[in-house]
Amino acid sequence: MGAEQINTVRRFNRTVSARVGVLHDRFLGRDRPVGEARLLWEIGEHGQTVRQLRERLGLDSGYISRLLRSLESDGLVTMEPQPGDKRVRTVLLTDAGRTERAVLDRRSDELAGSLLAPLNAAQRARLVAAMAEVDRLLTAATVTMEAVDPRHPDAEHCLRSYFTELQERFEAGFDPALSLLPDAGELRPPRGLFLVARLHGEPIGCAGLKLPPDAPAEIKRMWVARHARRLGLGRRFLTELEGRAVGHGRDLLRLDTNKALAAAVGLYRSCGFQEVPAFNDEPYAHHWFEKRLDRGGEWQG
Amino acid sequence: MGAEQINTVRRFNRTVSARVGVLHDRFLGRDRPVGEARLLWEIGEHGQTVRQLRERLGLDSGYISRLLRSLESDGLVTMEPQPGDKRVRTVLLTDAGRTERAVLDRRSDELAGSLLAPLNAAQRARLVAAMAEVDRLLTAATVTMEAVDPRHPDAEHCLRSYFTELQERFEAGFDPALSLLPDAGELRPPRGLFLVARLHGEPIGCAGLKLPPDAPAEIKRMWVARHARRLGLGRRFLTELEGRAVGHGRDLLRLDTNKALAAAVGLYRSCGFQEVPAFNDEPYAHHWFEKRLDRGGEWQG
DNA sequence: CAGATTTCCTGACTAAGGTCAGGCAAATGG
DNA sequence: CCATTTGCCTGACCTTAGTCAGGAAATCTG
Repeated sequence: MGAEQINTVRRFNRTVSARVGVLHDRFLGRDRPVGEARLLWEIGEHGQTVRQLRERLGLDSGYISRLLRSLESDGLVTMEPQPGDKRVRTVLLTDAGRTERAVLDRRSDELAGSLLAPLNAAQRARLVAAMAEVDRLLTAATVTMEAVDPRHPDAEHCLRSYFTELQERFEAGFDPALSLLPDAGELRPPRGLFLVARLHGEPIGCAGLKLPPDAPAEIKRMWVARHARRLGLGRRFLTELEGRAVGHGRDLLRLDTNKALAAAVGLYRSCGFQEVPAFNDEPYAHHWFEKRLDRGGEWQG
Repeated sequence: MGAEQINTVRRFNRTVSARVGVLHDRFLGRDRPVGEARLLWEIGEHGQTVRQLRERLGLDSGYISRLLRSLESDGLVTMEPQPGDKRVRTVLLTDAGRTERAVLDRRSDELAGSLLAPLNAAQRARLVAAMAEVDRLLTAATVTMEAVDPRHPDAEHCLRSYFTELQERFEAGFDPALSLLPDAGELRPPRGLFLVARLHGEPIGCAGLKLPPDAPAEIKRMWVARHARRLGLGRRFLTELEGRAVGHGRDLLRLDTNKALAAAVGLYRSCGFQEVPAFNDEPYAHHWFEKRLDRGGEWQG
């Protein structure tokens, strides 16, 4: 990345820390410590376990306990042991807590309004559009990708969501029993691998790579959660898998897909995959693609 | 502004506080308190007075004094009384201070890099462009406009800069003695007014309005500092002055300008000013404009 | 069932951030 | 030239944020 880009980002960081960051905290925590306000916010409508809060906010267990005690003594939250494991405690908002949270909500609106207020309509529209773009791309930059075992809870969560979505989108529904499904062993080293993408710890996408000893590498079960689309994750999965296939000495990558998944078909084409005749009997596939991998080259998604 | 806009801004605030705000502070202040790091940064190459630092950072006088004492005892800054007013003290970086500041500088680069790193080239370019836009518009939203006496130091600073620029840009230079210059009395209530635009307290633009009892209202000496252009300030000045003219019961606004100021001419046209025959003998004017003001209407810049 | 582990809580402690009242020296205004 | 104001500094004090070590209860493991 160029020095000019770095400078723009620096100017942005500076302006935004001053205009948004500081105000954000001051606004939110006007009559209570910022820590408590953030906590109150994170508890949300449906309650959270102490553990979840600790992970979200990245705070010390003792510290968070103290904050909760303070909110509790102000009558904003109640705590109750979780049925099933009485060590774990669930935090719930009381009515007063909900009211207080609504105040934070309103302040957040006010802050947003105060940023737009001095601008005219045309400037506002441009600012909002640019903010949406920054938000989208910074979010994309926060997504992590990690190889996990296909039996990992996050992996299974993604696979369930994937099958559910296929069922909804395929004209004739989707019955796993009829499909050529790789078993978990095929997507686990040494016979393959399975990637999970996460945003703030939540699984939001997956992709498997089969590395059969006697056939070309093959991409299976690529999926991205609905709310995480348009972040370039599909392209990033492909880039990542291509790199890993090359790392395993492969020079050909292939995949099959269904015509209902138009966006995916477009993605494969734009990433350099060529349509080829069917190379398997997958009943749910309408298109088969392959891409020759350049072993010495570079991959820029 | 719509609820959709507010929501986009809120999402932006949230993402950006988490990704930029927090990191910004942690990065900068890795081995010294954040307050000291920010202060060290603000002192800059050329030194600052204590007062300037206090205003920039919005901190208590006692607190800032203490921070300075701490930096001084670490050998990073020296303080010396200002010649002319020995109550005022100027803070200067020592060599050690400059070195330390360079470290902060490098960290700031690293942070910027870390935001871009996970993205591919196309995404990076889009993110940087959107950040520049957000930066520009948030900066624009931070500019304040205030009516001041034309003898106010900030007003005089703007006028000096204005004349200097005319001298550079007019083909034949600019000699104030030949021009029809309003004296300060004409740009001060009740015979007129004078606006100064400021960014972080620094004057960055001005515009005067003459309100002669026997002639139409007239705009004089509108100027925007070079580094503050493209923020929509010219348009904002015009909107503000139109509103004030209407407030004084006027229904016609006029102005003259020089052909060398092409951007200004374009601005006047796009804001609804019509070119008219010369209404004065200003030797430096090539264009004369007027705009009829709608007394009951709305002005959206 | 004994021992280890997990989950949350408590007490003790520290650093950082920040406010407030007053004080001294220099400058300013009658 | 005296009273007031300005600019900065100091001491006393407070809250918030955060860490660390250990402890009680529930749960898991062999």
